[in-house]
Amino acid sequence: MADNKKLVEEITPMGEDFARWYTDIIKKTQLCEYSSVRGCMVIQPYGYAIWENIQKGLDARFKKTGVENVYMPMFIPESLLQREKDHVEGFAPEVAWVTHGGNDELQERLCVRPTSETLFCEHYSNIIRSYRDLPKLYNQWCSVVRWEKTTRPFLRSMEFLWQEGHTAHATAEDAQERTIQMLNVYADFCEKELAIPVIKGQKTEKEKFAGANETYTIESLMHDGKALQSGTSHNFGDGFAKAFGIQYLNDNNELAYVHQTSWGMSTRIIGAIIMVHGDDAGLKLPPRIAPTQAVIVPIAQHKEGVLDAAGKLYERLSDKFRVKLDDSDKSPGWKFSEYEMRGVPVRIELGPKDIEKNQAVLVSRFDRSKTFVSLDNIEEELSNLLDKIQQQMYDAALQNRESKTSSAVSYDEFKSIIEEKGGFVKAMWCGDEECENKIKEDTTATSRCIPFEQEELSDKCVCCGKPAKKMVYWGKAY
RNA sequence: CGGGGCGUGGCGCAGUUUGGUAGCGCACCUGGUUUGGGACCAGGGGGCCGCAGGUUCGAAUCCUGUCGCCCCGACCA
Repeated sequence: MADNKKLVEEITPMGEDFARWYTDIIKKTQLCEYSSVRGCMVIQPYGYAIWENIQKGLDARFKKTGVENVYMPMFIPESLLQREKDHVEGFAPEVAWVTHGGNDELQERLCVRPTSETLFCEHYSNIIRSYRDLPKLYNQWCSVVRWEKTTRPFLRSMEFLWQEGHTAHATAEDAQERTIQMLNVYADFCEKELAIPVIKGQKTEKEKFAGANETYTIESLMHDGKALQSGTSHNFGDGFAKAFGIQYLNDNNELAYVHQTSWGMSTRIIGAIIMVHGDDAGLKLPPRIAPTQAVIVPIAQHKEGVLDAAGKLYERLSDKFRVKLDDSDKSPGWKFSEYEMRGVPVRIELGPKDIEKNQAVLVSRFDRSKTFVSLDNIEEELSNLLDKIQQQMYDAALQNRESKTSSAVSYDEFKSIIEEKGGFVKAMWCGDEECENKIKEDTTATSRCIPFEQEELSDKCVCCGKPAKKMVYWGKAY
């Protein structure tokens, strides 16, 4: 049975109400739960297992480029946060303050880190003396707190998990190289592991990070046509170094400021996985990060030999794959729907008929296609199927993005596409922030990025008609 | 922070208009029959009706206040 019948009644169909579909899936698959603190979520085992796999994949990639992990305090003294002007202004409205220790009021308020630039800077100013100390390539896995006005699970919570990399370099060139290198790491990770195609580019002045010289981003497109900033990499130049006095002696015995970068990816990316790949039956997890890659469902498990055979198959496969055997007394139909909803890439059905024929049935979550495979080479068949699903998911996501990407030359055309079709709209821009503001006011769409891959759609700004400088991706965003 | 909606067993809801023994579906537990797309029968456990005041013989229901959550906007990973 491979029709599109809705099997799980509790999930609101995407087409009916996308926001509700999103929260239904999260609740039904137990990725996270609301907590008693507004805007803070309990990440449940299934959700956390996805995060752990994301961590593993990213961490390995970071380390391959020479990055080391550290841990910084979660509190930042107010005076330290104040050091870099743009940075404070950007974050001040959304920081949480600690004012008391026990019953005593603190002499200086402590902010709960919304991000740790200032802490890394202070530390770097203490440990960097010579060009021989450079570069410093640090990363930390932690949570940060931002007092958000409105929140949504994974997409925007008041406390969220992430990694933040902070590097210090001798030269501007080294810093720029690192900034782009890490952007590429993110892009590679998203595309290869998460099967999410991304647009790489630079943020406009208006959209860049507080305190950065340049912000680079990878942007992905959700199923409902809204964009999601999926990872960012910033080049700070020597701005923070000057504010924090991070100086070193170069090989000419001259005092110089370091050049810094920072880059981050958060649990928000789990929201992207849900909204890029999911369908009305539930989650679809890319095999490379799925906590369970294949679930074995025994059929007629009360019958002689079935559970034995299923147990043996489990033992065999668990050497090579993340596999689960569900021998609970739920009906097979229930299990089929359940694991489909949870996005497990492959279901392995094993019943009396199969055992008789020395075979098993592999069913793909991607398209519900079934293949009967011999138990003799099931490892190979499963491995091939997982690879195939990974590729199919990427292709489908790319195709969806392409079909929701338009170009606009006139402003009327631009507005009607944003309003009626949504998605990414490529259009020329004069470089003036006024036009970004006007577009946002007229359409609620924002500039997503100035893509590295430029096209010359026309020579005039789509908004004001003045000479265009860059092609920009525009869209409504999360 | 504006606009809207909602708080009743774990979840989803009915009951509130017109005050009078707290109900339904799912989930959960026990036993049995089932098992290739969310099985069936029987029995069972579980609720300060968000919180605080008030009106009343009597409040889930009426009044006042308060807190929280969700959705839509402005701000943000």
